[in-house]
This record gives sequence, structure tokens and C-alpha cells, in this order.
Amino acid sequence: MSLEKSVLIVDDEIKIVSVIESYLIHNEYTVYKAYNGKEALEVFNKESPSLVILDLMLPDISGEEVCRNIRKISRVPIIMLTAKVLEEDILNGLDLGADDYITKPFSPKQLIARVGVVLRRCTGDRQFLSNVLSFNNNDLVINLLKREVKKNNQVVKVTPNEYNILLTLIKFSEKTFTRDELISIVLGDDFDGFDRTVDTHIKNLRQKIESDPKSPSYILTVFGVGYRFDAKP
Amino acid sequence: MSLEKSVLIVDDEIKIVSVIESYLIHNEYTVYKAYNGKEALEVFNKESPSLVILDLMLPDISGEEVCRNIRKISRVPIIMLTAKVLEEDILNGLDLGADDYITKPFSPKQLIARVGVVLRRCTGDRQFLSNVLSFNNNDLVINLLKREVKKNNQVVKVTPNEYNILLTLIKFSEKTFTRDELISIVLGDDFDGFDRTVDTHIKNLRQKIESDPKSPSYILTVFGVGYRFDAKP
DNA sequence: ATTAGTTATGTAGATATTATGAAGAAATTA
DNA sequence: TAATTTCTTCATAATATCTACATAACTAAT
Repeated sequence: MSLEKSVLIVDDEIKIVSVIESYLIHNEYTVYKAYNGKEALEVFNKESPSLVILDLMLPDISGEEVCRNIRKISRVPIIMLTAKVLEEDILNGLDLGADDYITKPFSPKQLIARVGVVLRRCTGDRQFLSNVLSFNNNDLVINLLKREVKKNNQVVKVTPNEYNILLTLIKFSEKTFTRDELISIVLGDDFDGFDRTVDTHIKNLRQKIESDPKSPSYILTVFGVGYRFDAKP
Repeated sequence: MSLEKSVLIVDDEIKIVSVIESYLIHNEYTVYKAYNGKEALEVFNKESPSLVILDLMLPDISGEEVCRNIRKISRVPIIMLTAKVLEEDILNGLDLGADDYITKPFSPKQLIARVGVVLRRCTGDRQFLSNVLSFNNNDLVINLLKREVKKNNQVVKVTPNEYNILLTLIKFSEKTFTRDELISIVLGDDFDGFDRTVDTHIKNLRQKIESDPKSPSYILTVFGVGYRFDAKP
């Protein structure tokens, strides 16, 4: 419920739990512990951890069963941790809704790293990660799925032509486009208008995405030729 | 960019690429291939795949470098695939922004399973956990079993087409749908009517589920493109 | 510094897209 | 079959976007 990240460790081997715990605490996670399946579900319901590390060999209910029960009510990230190395077991684990599957003996460092990766993936601003282009340290972010452009974390409304011009420039960042090329790509070959129309779209785009539209840093003018996109990493 | 999922495989071993490819195709992924780092970046820019499987030992640019370059502009999920088994390498890989790290020799089945896990986490199409979806603090509640929609605790009657459009929008929350996409999903590909019919359904839906249909907060218009659903679960 | 050519920019009419209400057609139900 | 509901189309109003043009600012070369 709070901002801090918490992890529930479920394993009946006290030693393993305490090793993982110390690594996690060292990395500033809040830690909850459970030594059997029943306890795991209780603690889970009570504490709503941000992630669960789940051993599959538990003295009472099986880890798989615990996983299934958690999945009925939550999509919390689950990392399975087990001595079972059979292909079948791993596939089954992933199929049950696990987010990662680590076999014992394992390296605590790697486990912590994977905890970080899974959390980053699951909590990181809930965007559709694969469909996002971002430039200049998230100064300019384009969500391809939504067709949405964000400048400095603020949504800016771009028109269809503006969006298409921007995406064309970005897609071939290294290339300088002439006005005619942009027109034929964005407006179609049968556009019989004036090529300076592009200038107006560029002007409007710059107003929206440049920090200083007077001296643009994304959409650069190539004098005598056209425009190109330049993204700082 | 569409509903289908695509994977870019980057590996210089042709045999490995083709094995992975056949598994992926069998699981209905679209596959792109690259056999070196330069090609990988080109294909990546051109195709915007939903996920990248990246070998770290490439003949030209190192896989790490490719990963860094992709991460400059995209948060696409990356699964690293390599013969390096040193702890250090794995930690380094995860640190570069990889979403998973699999060592060779690997099991294709497990690789595919992990692709699925990562995509499940990163992409929009949510599999519904329960039979009830609720948004905006129960302002809008949809009971999938009953096919019932509640606005502000009041049941509102929605027609079959309205329900299907709403659920399609929700299922791929945040994706902007064109009218034609909605028509082909909801009314079937053999609908030979007018795409503006969708507008009327949207209008009617908004009357039923929006607090202020004049300025909708659930079903948003994306000018020149179509509509999308936007709400906190 | 001058000049010819090019780009930047504000504005406004033209064009395109979306919202909306109403009505007939089609489908469903009684 | 009649009654009811739902779907589709259409017309029109309300918005949003596009384009062209005029003029200012800039660039490169003489």
C-alpha cells in the first residue's frame, strides 16, 4: 500500500530464508517471511507484498497450490525458487503465472537482481513498455499504442499529420528528408499541394515538443534540403 | 504495432535462429531475424518488434552494445541468450536492462515460455483475473459472467454491440482502435456497412457510462484515428 | 555588407473529422 | 404477427485540422 517495496519470502528452510532476507534488507526492501503454505497465504493477505519469492517444496500445501491461490486474487509478481530442475517443472511453474523461475542452488546476488528486474517490469509506470519510444531521458516520450506524445511528462496533443511526420523522421533518424519526401510518405503521392505546407507542420510540432522552438534540438533544419530528427541519448 | 506479437531474434548461429523461429511461429508470433548487431538495429528500427531475443556474442557489435542502443530509444522487453554463464555476466546483462537472461544450451520450450511470461507482463492485453472488472473506484463495474455493466452502482442496460465494443476497448486498454478494427473485431470481417456506425455506438455507450458524455473520461476520441479506453483499474 | 534564396511564423479561410439527434431497417422477443 | 429493441444510415451542427499566403528572419555566397 505504500511506496516502499516489500517482498514475501516463502521457504521452509530457515537458513535460506535468512540469507535472502539479509540480501533484500541490504537492498532496502521490506521483508516478510513465511515457512509454510498456509502461513504464506495469511501473510500475503495481511501485508500485500510487492513481490513473492516462493519455494515449491513446502511442508503443508505445495508451492504450486499457493501460487494458484495467490493468482486467484492478485497479479503480484512471483519468483519461484526450487530444487526442481526438470524442464516440465519449470514450464509448469511459468504456466501457473510465475514471473521467473530460479533453481537451487542459486546465487543470492542474482536472485536480488532478478527481483529488481521483475519489479521494474511490473511496476514501472504501468506503460506498455514495448510500444514506447523515449528520447533525451524521457524528455520526449511517444506511446505508439496510444498514439500519444509526452513532452516533459505532459501529454501534448498532436494532429494526425504532425504525428505521422514526427514518426517518419524518428524512424529514419539518420536521414534528412526533403519536403517532397515527407509529403509523399505522410500525405500520399497524390497530394497536389504546396511543399511549404510541411514547414507549417514542422513549426507546429516544434512548438509542442521543443524546449526552445527557436533553436530546436529534435527536429533540425538542413538548409536547402529539408528536415531531420536528432535524438540525444 | 498491431494486435499480433512479433519477436526479433538476433543470433549469428543460423541453426539456433531457425530453431527458435520455428517454435515462435508455431506459437503464432511474427518473427524477424538478424544475424549481426548492425542488422539487428536496422530491423529493430524498421519493424518495432514486441520483444527481442538477443545473443550476446555477435560478429560485429557486441550484444551488450546492441542492448544499450535499443535502450536509448525503447523499453522493449529484451531476453538475453548466451553461452556466458559467469555470475558477473548475468548480473551485467540484467543491469543493462534485460528482462530475462537465459544461458546456452537452452531449452526452446522454456525460452518460448519465458517469452510469453515477459510479454504477458509488458503488453496491454490483460487476461482478466476475476469475473468482475472495476474502474475508477467502482464508478464503472463490469460483471463478465452476467454481462452486466454498472455505472455508479446502477445497472445500465447496454446492447450486445455496445457491450462488445466496450469490452474490446477494455481488453486492449490504451490501444487506439480505428473504426475498421472495431468493426472487424465486434461485427466480423464480413460487415459491409459504413464505418461511422461505430460513432453512434460510441455515442450511446458514452451516454450510459460517462459522467459527462460531452467530455468523456473512459472512451476517448483520438482524432483522425479512432477511439481508445483509458481508466485506472 | 549586400543580395538572392531559403526558412520561420502568424493568420484565416478551406477542408476534414467528429458529435448528435432523428428515423427507417433489421433483428429479436412476445 | 405485433411489439419492442437494436442497428444502421443520414443530415447537420460543432470542432479540429490543413493549407496557403504574406511577411519577417535567417543563411550562404559574393
